[in-house]
Amino acid sequence: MKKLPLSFYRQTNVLEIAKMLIGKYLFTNVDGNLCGGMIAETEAYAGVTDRASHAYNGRRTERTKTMYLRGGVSYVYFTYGMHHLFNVVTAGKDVPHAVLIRGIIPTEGIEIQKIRRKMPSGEKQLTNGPAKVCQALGITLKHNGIPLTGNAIWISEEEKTRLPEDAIQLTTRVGVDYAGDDALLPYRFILKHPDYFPVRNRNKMT
DNA sequence: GAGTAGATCGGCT
DNA sequence: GCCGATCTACTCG
Repeated sequence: MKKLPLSFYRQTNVLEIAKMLIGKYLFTNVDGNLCGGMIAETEAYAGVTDRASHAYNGRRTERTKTMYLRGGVSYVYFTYGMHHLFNVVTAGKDVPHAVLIRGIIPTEGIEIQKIRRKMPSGEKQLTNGPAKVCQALGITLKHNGIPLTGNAIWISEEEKTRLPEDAIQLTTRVGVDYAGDDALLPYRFILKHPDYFPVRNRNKMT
């Protein structure tokens, strides 16, 4: 396993990065507990022109300023009064592209993840959603804006592994109905794997 | 299996 | 004052 370098995150095509992140391994070391898993689902958020993005139309607030940092840091935000969501910031400074990590297949620290999720035996439901991933891995606002090359959150890859093109399903993003036509963009990447169970897209657009 | 209400609060208009 | 890049539990069938 080899930690991804900053150059990986600083590429300019956020869709390519979202696709390449599938099959890589996300790890956290929180409270001395090493946890992680294979990334199985991502969504790309393409900056100021993407109506689904928090940074649409150049919106820059206390919350979204993290997205404008140089690629290679985390963007964690709090929503629905109870959930955290974790994103990978990509591209260069002042280019607010990001990839939402929507799901993983746990491989490390599984017992800790079950305890954090209060799910002693819920294999299929443990980390198949962005808020579930954060809860299982212990990711909170304390991790907002920190480098992904450090020792709290990082992403690694196995050397000499490349997924075949047909191992990834491409579809529309979840929960972005407010984005108009941009809700129809195929920016969601899902690993086809017997141990991963993506949630249904509740997109209400006709 | 499908559909929906309720939780709960920070960010934004 | 409204609502969200969500999740769970509960209903109905």
